[in-house]
Amino acid sequence: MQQLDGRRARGDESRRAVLARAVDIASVNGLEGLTIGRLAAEVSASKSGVAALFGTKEQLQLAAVETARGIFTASVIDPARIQPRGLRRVCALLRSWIDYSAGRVFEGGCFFFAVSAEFDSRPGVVHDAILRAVDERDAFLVSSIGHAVDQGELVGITDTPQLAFELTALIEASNSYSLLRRSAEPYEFARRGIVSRLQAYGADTTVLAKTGFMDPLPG
Amino acid sequence: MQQLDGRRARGDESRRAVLARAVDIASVNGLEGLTIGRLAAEVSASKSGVAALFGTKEQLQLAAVETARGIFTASVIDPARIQPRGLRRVCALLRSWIDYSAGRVFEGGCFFFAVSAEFDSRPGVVHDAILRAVDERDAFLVSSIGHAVDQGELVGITDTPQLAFELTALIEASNSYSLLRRSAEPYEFARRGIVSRLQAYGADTTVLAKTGFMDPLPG
DNA sequence: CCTACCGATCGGTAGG
DNA sequence: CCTACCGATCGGTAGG
Repeated sequence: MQQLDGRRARGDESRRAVLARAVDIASVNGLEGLTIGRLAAEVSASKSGVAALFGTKEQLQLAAVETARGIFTASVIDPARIQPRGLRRVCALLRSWIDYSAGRVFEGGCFFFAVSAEFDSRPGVVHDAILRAVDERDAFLVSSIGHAVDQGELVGITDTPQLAFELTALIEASNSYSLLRRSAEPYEFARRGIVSRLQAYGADTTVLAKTGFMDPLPG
Repeated sequence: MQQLDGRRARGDESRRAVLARAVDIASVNGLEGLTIGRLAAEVSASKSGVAALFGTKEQLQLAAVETARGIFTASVIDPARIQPRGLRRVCALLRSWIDYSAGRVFEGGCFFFAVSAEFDSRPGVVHDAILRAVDERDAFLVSSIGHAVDQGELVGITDTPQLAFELTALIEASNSYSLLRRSAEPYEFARRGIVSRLQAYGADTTVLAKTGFMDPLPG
């Protein structure tokens, strides 16, 4: 029993180590550019060893998406969830999202930006898994804004999904431009755009300032 | 001489036909997913025939970027350029840009969105060529906004690149979401966001209406 | 422009 | 988990 547990624990640990490298490779080279042979070499394992851990390349891709989802949740969603519902949570979410992109939690910037662009016009289970993860993220932003509206911290909003779309667009564009131009300046554009949008709906400047949105970002 | 011209014309025509297919494949599968063998099969040529036309895969990728740049210019920039400088040109540009994405001028949506995401964190001449094309596009938007400001058609703008960034972000996000969700609704989000931004700077509603920005997009 | 070929790498499997 | 192997495809070239 202890032997079995030991073996299972070793197997899980192998998977974890392989997937930790896999999501970084995929964020740079895409989920198609993530090859079993290269992945194996980088974690000093045999190709068939890695292949056996996942079965098929598609299952490796799905496991990578799931791993990335967990990392995104831990880096972006969880820091927002510990804030009280309302404007503070919205600001915390947007701030941790920018920091996650700017801090290169994944080597190639936001994992979901990279693989969404890669699979956006292809059918299949990998596309579907990416879409589910993105939908979950977007739903959290929409509901967070909804709480702020309910509490009267944002006024005059007639279309919450519209605002969520605009805020998401600013962050994704800053991720893309920062990577392409190797510059941190685009995050400053995103920050200013976010402040404009939120102030247009009467957001309390004190709350924005507390989340660091009123001052230029470092770097 | 007529024979030589005939041969040269045939060679140019071959290149054109191959590149026309290449940019569509790349918009869906990326410039790495664009393989010489598949491309040859799709245009009913031999692999070595296609290879000989370009020399190396990297040169094929560069030729594809250049071809896509020409198609983008013809589809998006030229229709704006025939409008007089000022707000009308800005609106025409944003409108033809959305139509180009929504109309799937490239099979996989905006070519430059797809390949920017693919090469954003990789070094090399292909990255550099993509960046130059994107920079040229962005510079045209910035200067178009600048004319509208100079003519007093947009007032209170303190940071033109900031506005250009926000408008670009809206269009690129609508391209991405439309492809990923197989829906035209994201373009409606982009349209509303653009109208909000321009109206905040006092844009004449009549001009916005003439460009079709005041009514929901068809489809 | 073609056929025919090169070595390398792809995803995947047999057998242990 | 490994070695050893499969057929297919990759980018590229020789020779015509």
